[in-house]
Amino acid sequence: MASNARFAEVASLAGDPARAAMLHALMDGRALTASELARVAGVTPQTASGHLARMTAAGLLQVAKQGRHRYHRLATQAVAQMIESIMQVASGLEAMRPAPATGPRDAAMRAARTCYDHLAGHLGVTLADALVAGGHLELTHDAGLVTDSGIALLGRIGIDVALLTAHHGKTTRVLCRPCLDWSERRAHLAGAVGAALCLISFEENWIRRIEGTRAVFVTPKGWRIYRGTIGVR
Amino acid sequence: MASNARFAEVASLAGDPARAAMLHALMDGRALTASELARVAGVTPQTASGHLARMTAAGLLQVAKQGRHRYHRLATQAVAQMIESIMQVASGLEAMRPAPATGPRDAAMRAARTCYDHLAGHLGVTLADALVAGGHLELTHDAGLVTDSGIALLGRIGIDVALLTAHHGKTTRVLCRPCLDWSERRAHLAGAVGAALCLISFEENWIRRIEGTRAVFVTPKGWRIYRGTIGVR
DNA sequence: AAAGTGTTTCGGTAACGGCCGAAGCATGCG
DNA sequence: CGCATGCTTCGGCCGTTACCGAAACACTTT
Repeated sequence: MASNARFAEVASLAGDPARAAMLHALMDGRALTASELARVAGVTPQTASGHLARMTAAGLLQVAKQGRHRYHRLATQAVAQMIESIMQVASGLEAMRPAPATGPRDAAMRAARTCYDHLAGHLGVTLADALVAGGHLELTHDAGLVTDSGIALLGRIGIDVALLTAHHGKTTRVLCRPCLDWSERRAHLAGAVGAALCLISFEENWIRRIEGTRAVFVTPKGWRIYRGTIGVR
Repeated sequence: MASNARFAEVASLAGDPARAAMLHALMDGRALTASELARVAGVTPQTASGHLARMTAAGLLQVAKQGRHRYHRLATQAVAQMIESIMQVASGLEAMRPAPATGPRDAAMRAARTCYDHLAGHLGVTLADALVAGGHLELTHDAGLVTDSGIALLGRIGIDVALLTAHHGKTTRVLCRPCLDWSERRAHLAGAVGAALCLISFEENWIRRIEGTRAVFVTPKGWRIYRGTIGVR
C-alpha cells in the first residue's frame, strides 16, 4: 500500500490548527482571499501564504487569481466531505467535555448556517425533520432518498428533481445524503437536493447570510415558505 | 467555533505515517494487538504503544484487554468513514502520479479485500455493478437504495432487508451507501446492505480471508452464487 | 516462585515544521 | 511614473513530537 504516505500527507495538512481554521472557513463553498484566510486563522499573511501553497499543491485547494487577489476554495466535494467526516469524529469526542463558552455569534451559528453547499444547524435538522415527517424524504444514518410526494413538493418550491438527476445522467431519486450536524448531533440534508434547497433559499430570499460568517438567518418570507409549504414545526 | 482544536487534534493524529498505517490495518474492522500494529507501522513496540495510547485517549480507538494482549479496534463507524474519506482525497491526488510498483500482495488486495465491514476492490465494484445492472440497486455518487427486486434477490441469498431496517427502527429501503474504491476509482457497496453481504459471504464460505491481510479470495462456491444469482459478469 | 512474553513508562536525542521579520514580485490606482 | 496593496519567498528561531534504548510492569506458564 504505497498510498499510505499520501494519506498521512493529506491528514497532516488538515491537522494543523491554522490550516484547519482556513478549511473550516472555506466550508461554505465560497472562495476567500489569502488575507481573509490569514485573519480567520490568526496568523500573518506570509504564514498563511505558505499554508495555502502547500494545500494547493496537495490538491486540497483550488486557486483563481483575479487582479491582485487570489481566491482560494476547496478543490472538490470530496475534500468538503472529508472535512465533514473529521468534524464528525471530532464532535463525537466533545460529548464528554464541559459546555464551551457560547458567545452570541456561536448562537447564530447553531441556529442556522451553511455547510459547504447546504443548510445546517437547527434550521437544517428542522427542515430535514419536517420533510421526513411529511413523508417527502426517507433518511437513515448513511443514506437517503426522495419520495414521489417529495418530488412533487420540491417541484412546488421551484426545484426540478428530474433536472438534478438528468445532470448526473442516471435515472434515480437518490440524490440526497444525510450529514450529521456537529451542533445538533442529528442528521440534516446534504447531497444534490440539499444543495438545491440551499441555493433556492438564497435566490428567493428565504435566508440571508450574516456578513462575514457561515451563519444565516431566516427572513419572514422564508418562515412562511418553510412553515406553510414544507411543514416546519 | 471552539471545536477547531479538536478537529486539528483528530486530523493530526491521522496525519502521522506510523499511525496512518495502523489505522489502515484496522480498516477491516478486526481488533489487532499492539505488537501486530507495531509491525505494520514499522516501529518498535514502545513507539507503537505511545501512538495507540494517544489515539485511544482521543476516542479514535477502543481497546479491550484480554489476558496479556490488548486488542485495539476502531472506536466507531464514524472513524472508519473518516478514514475512507481521507483515502478518497488522497487517492484523488495519485491520479497524476507514476504507477506504483505493484507486488503480488498488492494484486490480491486490488482483486478483493474488505473495507471496514464490506467488500471492496475489483470484486466489490463488480458486485455493485451487477446489482445496478440487474435493477436491484440504484447508486449515485453520494447515495443509494435497494429496489423491490433487490429486496427479493437479497432475500434469496439469505439477507432479510426488512430485518436490517427493523434494526434501525425506520421504514425505508435506504440502507446502502456508495463508497468510492481507492484502487478501482469506482463505487462499491457499503452501508448496512454492504455489510450484510460481506458477512454472509464469509459465513457461507463464498469468500475466505488471505491470512494476515485485508485481502480475500472467492471460492468456487462463491463464484457460483455471484455469477448465478447476482449476475456477475 | 521463577522465567518468559506482551506492553507500557521514562529519558534523551534529533528532526521536522510553524511562526514571524524583512525583503522581493506582482497588480492596480492616483 | 511612483506609491499603495496583496501576496510570496527567504532566513533564522523555537516549540513540538516521533523515535529508540533501557527498564519497569502485567499477566501467563512452568
